[in-house]
Amino acid sequence: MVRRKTRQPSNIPTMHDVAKLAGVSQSTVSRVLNETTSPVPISDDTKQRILDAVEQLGYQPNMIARSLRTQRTQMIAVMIGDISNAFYHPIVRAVQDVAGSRDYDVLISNGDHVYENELRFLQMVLRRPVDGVIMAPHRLTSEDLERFIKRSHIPVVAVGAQVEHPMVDVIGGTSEPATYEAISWLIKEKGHRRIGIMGVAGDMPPGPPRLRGYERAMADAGLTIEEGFVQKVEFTWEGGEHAMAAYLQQPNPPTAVFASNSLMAIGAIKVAQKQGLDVPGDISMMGFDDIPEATIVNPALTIVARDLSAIGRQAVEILFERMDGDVTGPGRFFQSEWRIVERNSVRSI
Amino acid sequence: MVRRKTRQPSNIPTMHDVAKLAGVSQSTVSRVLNETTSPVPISDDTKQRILDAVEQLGYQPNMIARSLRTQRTQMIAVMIGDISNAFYHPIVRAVQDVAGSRDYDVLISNGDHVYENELRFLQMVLRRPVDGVIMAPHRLTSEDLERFIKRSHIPVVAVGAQVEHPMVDVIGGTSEPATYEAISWLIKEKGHRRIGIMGVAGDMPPGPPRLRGYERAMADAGLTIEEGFVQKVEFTWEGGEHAMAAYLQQPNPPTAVFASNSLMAIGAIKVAQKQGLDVPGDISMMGFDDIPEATIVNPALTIVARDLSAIGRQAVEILFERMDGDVTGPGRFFQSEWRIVERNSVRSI
DNA sequence: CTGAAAGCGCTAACAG
DNA sequence: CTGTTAGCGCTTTCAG
Repeated sequence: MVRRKTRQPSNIPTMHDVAKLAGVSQSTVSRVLNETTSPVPISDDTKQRILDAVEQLGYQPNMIARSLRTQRTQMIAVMIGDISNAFYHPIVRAVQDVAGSRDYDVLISNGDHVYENELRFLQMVLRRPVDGVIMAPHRLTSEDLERFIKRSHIPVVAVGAQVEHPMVDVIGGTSEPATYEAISWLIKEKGHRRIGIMGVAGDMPPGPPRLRGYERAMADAGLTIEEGFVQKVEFTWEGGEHAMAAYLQQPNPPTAVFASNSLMAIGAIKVAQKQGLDVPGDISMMGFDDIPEATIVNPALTIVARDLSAIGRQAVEILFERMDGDVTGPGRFFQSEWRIVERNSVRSI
Repeated sequence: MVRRKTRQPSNIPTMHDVAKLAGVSQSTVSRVLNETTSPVPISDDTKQRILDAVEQLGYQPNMIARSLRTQRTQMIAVMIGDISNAFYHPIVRAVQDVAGSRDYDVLISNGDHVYENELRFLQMVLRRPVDGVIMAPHRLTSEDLERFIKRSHIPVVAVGAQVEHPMVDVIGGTSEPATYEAISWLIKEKGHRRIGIMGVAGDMPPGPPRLRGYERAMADAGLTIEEGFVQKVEFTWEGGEHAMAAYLQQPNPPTAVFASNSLMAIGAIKVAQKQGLDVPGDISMMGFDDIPEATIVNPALTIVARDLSAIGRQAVEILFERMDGDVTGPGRFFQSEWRIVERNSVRSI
């Protein structure tokens, strides 16, 4: 005697329910529902019966079962660096839009510049595979990434971060040249000669390249980088506060400071103002990336701006190229455009 | 277009690989790895061999397969209203933290106040079940939610939104009383008598209750709501700009305006200042919710503040109560605390 | 044109 | 204490 295992009376219809209602086999239902991939012709009659049954039951394919079978998930994962950094918001939107138009779901995760979070993200993607990954790693080591890519074989696009891995496509690279241009602009157009930079503590991206751009610009202009000009702090509002506090304790602070991101620049401005200084009267501030806060703050922040939506769109498109198999081979590098947007936080000397 | 489907010789180890290496059966591996749920004792020897094999292969359980079998996913989905609204950032962090501590993964999605996005989210969760859902719906209709809950049977917590469904736990309800208190404060403590409110276009949450709180406070103080005092606009920076522009076109604008969220308040302040007005000298502004921008703007925004992290933590905890089966029955309602934080955007009359 | 059947990787009875 | 087995819901051969 054969004992049948009875399924819970869940009211979520399965393909089998559809098949029964339409009076066909379950595999025929599958064929109809995946018409695009199925090279088999099916009679209009059965097709219609099946579609009716789908409609009637409100059937939705179970993606988990499908994924197990196909080893593909129709899902991409995005890890942003810090949800509070508006830099990532247009990127997230663009990714959701483009992915959605291709019927891919998007799993967003927030790294928050915390190593454990970033690691947890990798682990999640390892245990719960997706078809592609876009990420802005800030704390992960090369070994972490190496191990991840070796294990997962999932296409990865890194944005706004210096990831050096032979298989990872990278969007970024603006840091060095854009910082160079910004510093040079402060020197040549605005007449500053004593310029500071607040960068990132440690060797975390995108600290080093922005620092290099600064150093190169200063050197090319024959200016010396005094002790204390380079402040390495966190990539956040608070980091900017600390850096500015440090500048203001110096006997002779710089006349202009370039912040590696605009949140830092705003934190810095607030501290300077709290100490009774005028920005840009007493000290000029310049930021990196155009976020809404840059025009909320007073004075409005002069910045290096990138087209964030474009970066987001490009990230998904690049990713899809690999997911579709249109591109194979070593990681590519895409440099985004930038321009200086002058507002009111920098004065001429 | 032919979709290529070459399944790589994936080197991702399966449980079977572990079993082979350890010289045991696959189910024994499963037992060891799920020790907590397994009531069966296992010899220390085999256990060690298995753990060694796991280590050696770097084995990670495949959650997709596990989910298919167990009908549980170890994942919760969060749909926030608008990724650019800092209101949601602490909530997201809290959710990620609490969920992470219980080894649940979190899928964040961004509704962006767009109906299609919100619908897409529901659809995603239907096709790709999760164990629980936290959401801040802004455009979904009651029928959308009804249909979703009926189909999915997934516990849902709604935050900061007026969802009326017998099975949905709701955190919120601050809108009416907090707005009442804020308006009353403007009247009694600050002496304003001609007060406007910028709320939400249509009947979208949390427009109506905030409007009701306003109306009740005005009525209780015996003040009349003049035509044009109530501006219904989008829940965004731009909405605030439009509302303020509308006020300033009036022959006799209000002396104080309460904005239904702080982003709107900031947009409004910027427009007023652009038109040469002084805030709060010419017009006082008050916002709802403490977001970083509220202290970036000048004057710093006087607001009604809630503890956003606490709301986030509470949301997950409530959700887990249902996921764990500790709570069943009709949807509960949780009212969060609030307080007025006075800064510089409101003056006494 | 359609059905039967073999799994995807895992868990959970059921049998030793 | 451990192995065998039956699926979870779906796609994809392989046979008609």
